[in-house]
Amino acid sequence: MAPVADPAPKPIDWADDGDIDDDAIPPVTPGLPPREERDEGNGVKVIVEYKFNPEGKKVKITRRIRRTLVTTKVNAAEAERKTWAKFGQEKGRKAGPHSSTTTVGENVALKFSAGSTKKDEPEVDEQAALRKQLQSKKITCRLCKGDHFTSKCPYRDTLEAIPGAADTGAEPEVSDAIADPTNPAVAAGTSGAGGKYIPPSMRQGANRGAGERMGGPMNREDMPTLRVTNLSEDADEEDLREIFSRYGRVIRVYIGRDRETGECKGYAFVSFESRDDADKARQKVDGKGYSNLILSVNWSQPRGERPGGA
DNA sequence: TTTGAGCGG
Repeated sequence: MAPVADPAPKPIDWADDGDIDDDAIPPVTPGLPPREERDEGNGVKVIVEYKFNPEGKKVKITRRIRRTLVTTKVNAAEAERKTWAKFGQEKGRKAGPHSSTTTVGENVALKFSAGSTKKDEPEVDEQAALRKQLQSKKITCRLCKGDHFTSKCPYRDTLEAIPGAADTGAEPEVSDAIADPTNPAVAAGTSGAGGKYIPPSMRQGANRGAGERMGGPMNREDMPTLRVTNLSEDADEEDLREIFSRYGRVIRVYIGRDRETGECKGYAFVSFESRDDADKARQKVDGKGYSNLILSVNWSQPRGERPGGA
């Protein structure tokens, strides 16, 4: 018996593979003629397949696939534009962009490839370099010059209240500047070197102690806040406020929600005016049922003091 | 199960 010689290896065509894999059409079914393909010319390909329909009858499926590119017309117009004579600053130059007048944008395209090819590597490198350039943009705190955002500055409370601290950084001798009436910063008065308005209570020399005691600017981290967990997904602020305001004045109710669906993620924060009230509420509401669930109430640890808290 | 959004630069 002479072994049957392999047919000449066909060039791999991923499109053909895809057809077989994607569709629910079996490649070759016993009792059915094999699939046929032929070119009709004009970019039209005809695929004839046979299969059994649900009733068990043999059916012939003929598909005509036109390979005409949608972009053909666009490209024609583009090609035509490329023949135009240049004008303006580009006048007289040969075809194609010139670096002195034109920035060539990146052509973003999705590519399919089985593996990495040498051809792709330079592009990847370019992008990586660009990203690196962006990342190396330095972040400097306007207050203390540390490498964090101003809002994250650990000395914010202190430095923000000092006019000029932000832009001048560490000025060596403040007393010299004050003694010199010709110094523009001094001549500008108490509104700060940058010309930015500073409320009188915040100006240098103002007695800030009283303001602070009078319940001046109090930020979220200072408020006695409870974390409520085990909430049902349809919990809302209204209900929580109602539950908690029995024990004292509730300043804020925040419900953690899914950004897309808006559904409660199961926890909330309730801030009270007074720590005592908050503590009372914490003890009373903890373990209380709400919407078929048993609430759990604890002190919230402010975001900034939590590891990983943004 | 369970610790908030967003803004810069």
